[in-house]
Amino acid sequence: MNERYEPQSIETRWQERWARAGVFKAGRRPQAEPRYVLEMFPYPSGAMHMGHARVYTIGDALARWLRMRGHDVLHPIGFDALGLPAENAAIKDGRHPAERTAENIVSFRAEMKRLGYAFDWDREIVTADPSYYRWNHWFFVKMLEKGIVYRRQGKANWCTGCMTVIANEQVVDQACERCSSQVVDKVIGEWAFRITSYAEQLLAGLDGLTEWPERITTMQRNWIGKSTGAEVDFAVQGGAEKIKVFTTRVDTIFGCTYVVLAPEHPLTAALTRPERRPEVEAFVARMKKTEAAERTGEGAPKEGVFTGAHAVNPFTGETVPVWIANFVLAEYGTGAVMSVPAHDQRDFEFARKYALPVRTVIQPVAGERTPPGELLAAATTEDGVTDGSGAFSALPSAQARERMSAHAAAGRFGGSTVRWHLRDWGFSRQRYWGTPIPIIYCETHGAVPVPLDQLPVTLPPQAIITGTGEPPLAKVPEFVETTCPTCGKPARRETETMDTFVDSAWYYARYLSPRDATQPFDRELARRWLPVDVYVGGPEHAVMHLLYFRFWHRVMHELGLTAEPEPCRRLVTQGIVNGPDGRKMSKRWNNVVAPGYMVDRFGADTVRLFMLFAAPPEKDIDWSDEQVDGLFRFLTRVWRLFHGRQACFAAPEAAAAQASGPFLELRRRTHRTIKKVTEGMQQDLKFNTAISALMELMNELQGLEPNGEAEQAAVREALLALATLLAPFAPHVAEELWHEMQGPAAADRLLAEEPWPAFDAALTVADTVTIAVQVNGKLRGDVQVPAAATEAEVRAAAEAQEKVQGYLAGKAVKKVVYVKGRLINYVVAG
RNA sequence: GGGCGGGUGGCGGAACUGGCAGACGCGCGGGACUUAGGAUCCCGUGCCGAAAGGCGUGAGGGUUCGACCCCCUCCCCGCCCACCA
Repeated sequence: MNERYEPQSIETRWQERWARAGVFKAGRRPQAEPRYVLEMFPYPSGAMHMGHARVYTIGDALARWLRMRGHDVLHPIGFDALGLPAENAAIKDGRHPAERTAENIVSFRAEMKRLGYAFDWDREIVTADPSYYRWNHWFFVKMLEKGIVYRRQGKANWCTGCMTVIANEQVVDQACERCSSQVVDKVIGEWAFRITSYAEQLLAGLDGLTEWPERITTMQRNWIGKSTGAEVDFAVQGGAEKIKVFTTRVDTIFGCTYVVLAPEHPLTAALTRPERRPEVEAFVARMKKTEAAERTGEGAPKEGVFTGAHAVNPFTGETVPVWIANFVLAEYGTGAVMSVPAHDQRDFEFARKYALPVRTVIQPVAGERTPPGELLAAATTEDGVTDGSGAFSALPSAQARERMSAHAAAGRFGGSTVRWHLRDWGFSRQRYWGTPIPIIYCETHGAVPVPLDQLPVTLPPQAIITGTGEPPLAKVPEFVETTCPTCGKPARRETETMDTFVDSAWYYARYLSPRDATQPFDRELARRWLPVDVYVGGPEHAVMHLLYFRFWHRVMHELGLTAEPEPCRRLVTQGIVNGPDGRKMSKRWNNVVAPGYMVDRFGADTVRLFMLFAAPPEKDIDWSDEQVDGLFRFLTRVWRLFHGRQACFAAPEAAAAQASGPFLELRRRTHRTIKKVTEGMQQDLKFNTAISALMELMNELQGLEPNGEAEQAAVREALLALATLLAPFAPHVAEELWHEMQGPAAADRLLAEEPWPAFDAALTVADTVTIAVQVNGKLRGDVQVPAAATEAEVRAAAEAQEKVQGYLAGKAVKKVVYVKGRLINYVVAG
């Protein structure tokens, strides 16, 4: 055994051994309970960074642990290779994305192997491979048949940087989520998934996801954005048109003093009276020119113009003016609102600005009455009791809403309705590096899906990538020109490609049978492995990938491919790895630390331990060279410890039972450590405290010099536990030390698949306990008593202490609280 | 504005179900070994205090024999959403 810990000299060796033995292949234990551990697959547009090292280390520790617990573990990896970022990066350095991506994948694979990740590499998938994306085609065709895919014409989000349409989920503050360029509206045709038909299911399904972080389910809930309210038609005075408004507060309708349309509302032009036309047109034109963020941002001042038209409130028969204003969004609700300035803050501000009447119609359930509109300083937006609302007066808001909705429905001028924030997922991309959309346009037959037996539609290698906005595939005649599958006449292929999020929506299922040429994945295997047991990834995917992923799984479930409607049981969202300065690692701050460089310096085990020890998985961490030094030092100490105790390796196991004194304490520590690490992993992935328990065990071992068989056996037991418990976290050094201990007898075994140790419950409880002694809740001493001591014995021992006596002397003891094994508290007078 | 997290030593973080706050690591101080130490080992390390002791989990209040933990009021930080009618 080498005296010095040199990770470089052992890590590669064990990686090769594991690979040769195939220990990480899934399906090797058909009798065992299966576990599917998945980390979000990487997007190889650049090199592997610390964030990747963190996710995969977390997943890997878990997968390795589950394997040792006896499970049949599926822990696959692949590459999310298609998509805009890869294409943009390739354009930037003038290379073909296929070439660049392939290079990046080679480097990722090497780095991952160097970190010792227990992946089943036989199952690796690359989404850019036609054998993968042909199943995107397959799903597209199936979904087209079912009406889940459709072509629509309309305003779409156009990213001015990526020169393509992007999905709603990819727009952040009017900018592109990827490249931060401005996003503008563009009228264009696009393909979309009818995810909105699944809104109700996707929302309801969240209730069952009890092992997802609440913040993620909340974000999804908000994004789906169910809002229950009412629609009410306001007839335009002197015209045939009706203005349909959406409100969640129909109980306030008697307080409606005007109606507002969005500038883009289709009725705007028709309603405007001739004398108001110039002003209205100027306003609308100005709004169209103003950037959306500026126009509708919360800070933007409310602005509007009167159309000259009036509409009739069907509840009151009253006539109210119709305005156009910047704060009403065309795409939400009906693009028109009934304004109730007394009970909506936006309406209130607008009414004050343009001197419109304010009428109070809701009174608080208890307390002071709300003053009349003229005297209000702000809107009162809480529910209350209706007032001045005709036949609907004196009703609690909720009840008023019900009755008023029913009234509107009965009179056929409205009724209750549900609105969603979620929109359909537009997935057309006017770019090259994506899955071609398998559609052929025929003059006679229109848009014809490519028949299943003619799939895949392969991405032509020679596309000219310009990023100019016109689909690059349109410039490849050999690709575009084809014949209609229905009539055989000349026809043209669709030149748009699919959003990358299509690839990642179902990849986890492809891992089940990655080379299957007849179906997207094997249903029988799906029954065994799905849903995913634990999914690890970044919280930034809360409303993009994770929503599409759930949507797609439901579609697969409907297609009869999966048994369960949800794709994954437990979600773990890991925090960011910041630079040593606490700022996000970035070239800009010059604080990037490359995982490969750290593996070179300290070995994979140290890097892995850092990732797990720094903080619980969900917290952000700062890279710290000092902490890394500390963890390397820990492994060095472990190494030396084993080296110095080689004499114990052969001690007979049974002799440990004879150990006494500090060596019995050591045995207790050993079993408590097994218990702590096991339970920590089971409950909450408490890697950080698990590792700290191993450090404690090591510290205790370091102070002991065993003599004789019994003591040596106790040490042997502790060393064996230490090596075994370390295996999920620092697998290489654990494997090496374990083999050193086991000797040639275990030469053909591997710790990676040895059983996880069990603890002896009898040894996890101490025979002596320290009881804290309190007087009036303040700590005044402690006593050592046998664990089995009775309350009377503990009292006697406590009261025998001089110091305690000092606090009790001359005082009347009113009460004694005794908590077994923990403390005794004397409550005294004065 | 809404939602969700969070606030504990110099730092990262521990703390069972309301029961000895600060495990473990880093850093720091002291010592040993050494030609040397940025290697290694040992000891110490919440704050104030010479000590006795007192004070301490963002602030203030409450419940309790006992509160980082439960309740109320407030402050601050992070993330997500946001003129959503």
